[in-house]
Amino acid sequence: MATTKYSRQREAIKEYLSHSKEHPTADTIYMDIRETYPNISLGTVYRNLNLLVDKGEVMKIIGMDGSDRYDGNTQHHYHFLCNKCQRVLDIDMDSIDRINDIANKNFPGKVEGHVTYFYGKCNECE
Amino acid sequence: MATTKYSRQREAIKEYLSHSKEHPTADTIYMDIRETYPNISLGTVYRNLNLLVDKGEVMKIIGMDGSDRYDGNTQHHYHFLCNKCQRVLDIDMDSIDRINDIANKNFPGKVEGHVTYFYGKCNECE
DNA sequence: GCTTATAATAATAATGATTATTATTTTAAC
DNA sequence: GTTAAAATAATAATCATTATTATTATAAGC
Repeated sequence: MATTKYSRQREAIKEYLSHSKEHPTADTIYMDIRETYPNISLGTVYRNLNLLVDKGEVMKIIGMDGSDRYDGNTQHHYHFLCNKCQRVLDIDMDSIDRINDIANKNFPGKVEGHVTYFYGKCNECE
Repeated sequence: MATTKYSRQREAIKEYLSHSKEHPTADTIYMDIRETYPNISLGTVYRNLNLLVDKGEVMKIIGMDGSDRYDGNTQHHYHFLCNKCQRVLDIDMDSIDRINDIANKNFPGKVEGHVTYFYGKCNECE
């Protein structure tokens, strides 16, 4: 795959993710985009999601239940996983990068970053 | 399943995990325990791992590649995921629970805890 | 120690998410 | 417009995990 050609399906996926706040799974994206493109294939959704993740235009989040979810916002931000409704929500707080330094002091290899998920109950489930 | 009966297979899994520092996958555990119990079944390994996780005797770690790994040490400690060899290693550092408070101040629901993975290159891969 | 009820097992089938294959269709350069 | 390369839809294949079921092991009561 030398050059990347335009595809309306990929555009639809980008468009969809840029407006979604739901951190959807590949299957959810597939189901929803089928409303506009009735014969888009699930394989196409997966392939384009991986492509967009590789290009850094989309972020993949692995939930604590192991499910892959996608986020159109690639700016660094924290995620909250609700133990009850299993939704993934955003937390708007400053990055705590200094914990990388703490980790580096206590580890022989090279710590380049960290991934933190918060969990608990969202306000709707409380 | 009212009461839990003894099984030598489950004991072997506990024993194995209590000595392992490798954070093995279910399949690795299966392969290794087959040396001593040649006809243990992979289903038995999975069932007992889930049982031990439910009882809190074993910890399940979901790696960034989505693979499930198991840890016999249930004391809180941080994990490091090597981007190159995909191994999961321990980092010996104090818990940074105060970030839960920071998150709680910035989130409408109830933050009960967090999971943090560090990543980068381990000293063998550097 | 023997009987009996129940849990655990081994073997295997089933499931679910993701990736690979392939013939056909789109895209975009010439 | 032609043409080569990339993307697609449909489908098959893969991989990890869970479910099913007939058989075996455990442990309690006699």
